[in-house]
Amino acid sequence: MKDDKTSEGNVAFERSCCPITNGLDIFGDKWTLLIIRDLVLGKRRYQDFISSAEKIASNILADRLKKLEAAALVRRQAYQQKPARYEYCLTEKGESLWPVLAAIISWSQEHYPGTQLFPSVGPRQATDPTVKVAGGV
Amino acid sequence: MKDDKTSEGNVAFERSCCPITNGLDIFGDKWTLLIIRDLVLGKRRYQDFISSAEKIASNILADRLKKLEAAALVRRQAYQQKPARYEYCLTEKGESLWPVLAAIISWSQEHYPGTQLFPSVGPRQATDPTVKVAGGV
DNA sequence: CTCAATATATTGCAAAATGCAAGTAACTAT
DNA sequence: ATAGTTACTTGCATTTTGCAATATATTGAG
Repeated sequence: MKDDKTSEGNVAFERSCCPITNGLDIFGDKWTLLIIRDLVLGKRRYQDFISSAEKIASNILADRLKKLEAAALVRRQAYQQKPARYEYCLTEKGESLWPVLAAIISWSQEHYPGTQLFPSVGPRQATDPTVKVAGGV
Repeated sequence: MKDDKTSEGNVAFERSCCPITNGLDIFGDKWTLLIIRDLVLGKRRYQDFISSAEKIASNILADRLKKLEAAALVRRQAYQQKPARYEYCLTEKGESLWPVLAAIISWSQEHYPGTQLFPSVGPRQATDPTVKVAGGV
């Protein structure tokens, strides 16, 4: 049971069944892909995301994490009890968004020299995104 | 004069100088990339965009076309006078977004079988996007 | 024990973006 | 004269976003 609309990702093709539209219905906003970026760069926890340069508001962060979990792009898991604390990490489905990020990075760096993607927090556990991310991809 | 922030594209790195953030500041919403998609598929005119499956509202379309022109991703040009009528087409900067679209298409088709990108209006003038776009890319 | 600090959120409210319907201007066709 | 087309603009209600404050559970300091 992992075929289409009504199962896990549950998008149900809100606006049309165009793959671009479908993608945008999931991550077509100003914040979602930045959270994915942070996850790719090794961030895992609420405070990590909060402290990124773009200063996401905590209610929007909470909302997006919920939606990302619902769409099966991230998994939420406790890393301790007493007090219960959670961290977020990418599923394979989420990790497979990397080419989208890479294409955006590439486009942006070509047309806006001055932009630069920095690796941020040191990975708590190594992520391995087939592409170099530091100095200037 | 085609180097950075304050010249043509004028983004000025609104939220941060991360290339992803910068890209999202330009096309990070639910509609902009759909207009780019339509342009790639050969659509040129107001009614073409209006008649796409996703049913964009005309005020949003007008707004996005203005912003896309300001960001130098599309060019607006009259194709007749008396009555003045305009069409829109991608600049090179706009066309170079194709890899981003392609990555999204790819991701979406992998995770949501059932999505499909159709070529729409027959190209008034051939666009040539190095990648096949019909049946199932 | 009390008090401050930390992590992960939730709540309230103003501001901005979106969606929908209708209106406008300048023609063309019948 | 009337209706239709194209490219928009306007008004207004709904939704989303942004920002600040508050909430909850727990640890650690004194």
